[in-house]
Amino acid sequence: MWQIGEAAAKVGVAVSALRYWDERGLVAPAGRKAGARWYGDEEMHRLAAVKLLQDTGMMSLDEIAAIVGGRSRGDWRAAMKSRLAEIRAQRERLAAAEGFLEHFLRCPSEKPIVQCPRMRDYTDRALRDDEAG
Amino acid sequence: MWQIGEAAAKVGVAVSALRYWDERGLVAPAGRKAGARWYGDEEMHRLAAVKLLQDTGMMSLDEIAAIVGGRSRGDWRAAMKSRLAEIRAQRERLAAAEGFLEHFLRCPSEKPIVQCPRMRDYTDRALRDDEAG
DNA sequence: TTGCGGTCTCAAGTCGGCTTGAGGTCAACT
DNA sequence: AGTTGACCTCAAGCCGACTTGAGACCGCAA
Repeated sequence: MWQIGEAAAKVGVAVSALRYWDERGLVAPAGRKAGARWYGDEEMHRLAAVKLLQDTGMMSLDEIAAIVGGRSRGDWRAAMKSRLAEIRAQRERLAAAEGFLEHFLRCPSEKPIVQCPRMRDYTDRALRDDEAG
Repeated sequence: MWQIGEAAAKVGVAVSALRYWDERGLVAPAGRKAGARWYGDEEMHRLAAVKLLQDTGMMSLDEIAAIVGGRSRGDWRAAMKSRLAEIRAQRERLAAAEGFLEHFLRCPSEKPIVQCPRMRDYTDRALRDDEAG
């Protein structure tokens, strides 16, 4: 059993965040002793799951609560599938940004973004995509 | 030459965002006619570059301005390299979340996160990692 | 000449996810 | 007995990146 400070350190977040997650219904402590929260093994794993999903930067606490809390009301499965698709899309965006920055760092051109044809490839594509969508 | 509305549509953001980017020094219009902003070819590419980087969700407008605006004061190169490393790390985080959610959707267990060993792999790793760091 | 769509500025509001501060309890040391 | 240190609650504050609302201007068409 872990008290809030140790639990927060293990999960890699602030103590105040754990209290907030409790309040918002994501992960409640296994119990309390003299008012203080105590987290068990099961709770630690649920906390880690929250962190894993939250670190994507793409899910609200409510959505995460639906997964981690086990409350399956409504069309959470559909919502989750669309999140999965968005995560894949985001990976592609990150890959693009990575390529862009990598080339930017190496490009000898003085105004790379507007001059270098390699870099304009990225922005051309973005402008064409948005024209379509 | 494009007026703000068309430019915003092409780039895929709101008109108010383009005005905000102008105000914050990211991309200014090529010129004005009767007060209205007009964007040229070069500006469109710079706007697209802003969107590309901003969509990572990992860079502030100030950092993006340093890249897109061409003002290279200070150690922006070092900052950019660390951003690049963070983007790569984020891609791994997304891959983990993807695997987690994929299995969660298919797992027949009633409380997958705490019961399924395949899912506990993810959270175990997270708890161990944070112990180290 | 009246109306319409698109533009403008400026100040204030919004959102999620915490963080911070004030004021207090509790158990363990010295 | 007093002093840490870790915990508690509750309300308010913070942050970035916009968004919204009010009030006004511009050019063109019916």
